[in-house]
Amino acid sequence: RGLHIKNAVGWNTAKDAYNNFGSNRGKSAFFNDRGNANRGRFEHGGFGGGGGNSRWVEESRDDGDWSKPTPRNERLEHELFSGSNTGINFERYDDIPVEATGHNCPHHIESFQDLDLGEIIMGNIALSRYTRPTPVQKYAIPIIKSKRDLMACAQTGSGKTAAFLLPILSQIYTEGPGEALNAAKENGKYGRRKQFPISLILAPTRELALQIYDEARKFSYRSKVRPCVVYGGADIGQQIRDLERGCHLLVATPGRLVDMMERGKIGLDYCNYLVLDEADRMLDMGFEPQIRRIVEQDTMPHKGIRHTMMFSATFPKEIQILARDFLEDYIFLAVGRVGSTSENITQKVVWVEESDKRSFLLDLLSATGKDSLTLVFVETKKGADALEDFLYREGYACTSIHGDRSQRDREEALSQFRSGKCPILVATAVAARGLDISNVKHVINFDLPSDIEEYVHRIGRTGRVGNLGLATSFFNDKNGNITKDLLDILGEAKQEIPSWLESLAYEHQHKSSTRGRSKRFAGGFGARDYRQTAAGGNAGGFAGRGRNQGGHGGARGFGGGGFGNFYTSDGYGGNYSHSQVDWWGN
DNA sequence: AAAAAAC
Repeated sequence: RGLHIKNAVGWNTAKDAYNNFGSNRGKSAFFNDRGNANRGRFEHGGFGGGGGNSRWVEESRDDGDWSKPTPRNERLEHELFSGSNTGINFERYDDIPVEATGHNCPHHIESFQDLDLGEIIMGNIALSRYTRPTPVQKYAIPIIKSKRDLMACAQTGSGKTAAFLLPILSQIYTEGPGEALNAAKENGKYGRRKQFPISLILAPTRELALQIYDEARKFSYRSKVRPCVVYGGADIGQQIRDLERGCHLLVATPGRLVDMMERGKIGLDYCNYLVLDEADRMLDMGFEPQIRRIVEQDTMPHKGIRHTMMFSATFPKEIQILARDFLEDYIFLAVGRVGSTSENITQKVVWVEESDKRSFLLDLLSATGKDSLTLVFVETKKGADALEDFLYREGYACTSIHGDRSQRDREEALSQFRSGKCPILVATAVAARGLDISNVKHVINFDLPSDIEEYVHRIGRTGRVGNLGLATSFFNDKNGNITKDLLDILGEAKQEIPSWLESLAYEHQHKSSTRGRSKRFAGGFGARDYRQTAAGGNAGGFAGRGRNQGGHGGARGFGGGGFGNFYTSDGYGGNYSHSQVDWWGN
């Protein structure tokens, strides 16, 4: 075996790798084959995953330059890069307005070559078939490369995962593991070692964490960086064993990460890069304590020392204020959409009484082509089960996803929906954010959500890959609280507004002191830097900063057609779901 | 009141 190890240092032959990597991750295989999925990384080919093996892996990473690519592995390369994700072709979208605000904002790039991202990253960009950076990447990459903190307001599907993974990994490759590696080595020789990831990415749902992890595997190909993912509902023993093989970049949902920290499996002492994806959700009432537990009440480097990045399609002012606790002198980035005439999501709101919803839904579904995907959102888990059951009895191939289903069932449902085997997915909020499902033609809000951010994220599941999207919402007198915000959204997106909705909004405004918004979101969810408003700036201690001190890029496209009423007194920005853009080029 | 997120 020793001989095998020595030989293996020269990396496995394609044949070895093939033999040792039997199970690809298709469908819901990930849950079952968690270990195999990671063993697929060629470093681990041929090893069962005991402590001794992971020592070998660790030591092999130890020496040498982290900036130099490790040898190719064709089997793995094929697995990582041949997927349906065909890269981003952005050539038609130079006119998307982006605004960067904050002190001394680094200049944006126009091409991946404009910055020294290093050999490994450039290779993986090529393998991913990315030709040019998307707008959020043009701005975020140099900001992150120059170690500035960042709050970025950009639609999912705009290439934001790569916008943080590329520069973070690039820097890890350039700078090497530093102290993190020594800490891991001192920790004990016989397995069960605490891992000290250099970068941590937190996401609000398990499926989203998985999706980010998949991207991380691509961009860490041929490097010494080993990405891992941990989330609830799956076997913790397998996740621990996977961590013990080495973990330099960790993607996690908060609860399972806290568990791992308390079990002594993860130490954040050397975690220099922190990303909160869907940051406004991560900082809302349900998640905030766990985020503070992870970021503030443990061993993570303080803000200003570590580097913190937040991404979301919505950023309510209240959340921006809260976010200051984690950020140091950050840049705020607002990424807009192509000119106001090219909305590719048609938003419809129809009045449907509760008792008529099912038959109305059947009408909609019968008018839908068989090969297009329809995502039906409901408010409750019970409602999701009941509706799935109903549709099933009506003869529709449908499935459902919600938090009371087993993790295995959740991943299976998502996979059947993605593949078109079940072209109708009934879902709760768990599927509203971040999931990249191509070819969703129709989003139906069977039940409207109670806050507008949720609405924005939900309808953003359609209109991707240049397809036209349709979003239909059932509205009745239970939805009074969202009336005003919905009206604003429809207006900004130049959508048809039913006259009854308009008069309802007017009535509601005079009935309700908070205009239907919860206190927490009283400031608007806007796509703008709250520091730029007089009130926000003063309240937040950022008084006296002029607008757009970053100095560049800001004025471009703003106040013009591109952002519509981006700077209305409400602070509602041009970054709603209709800002969903044909990022792929046709 | 309900969703999500650890066991």
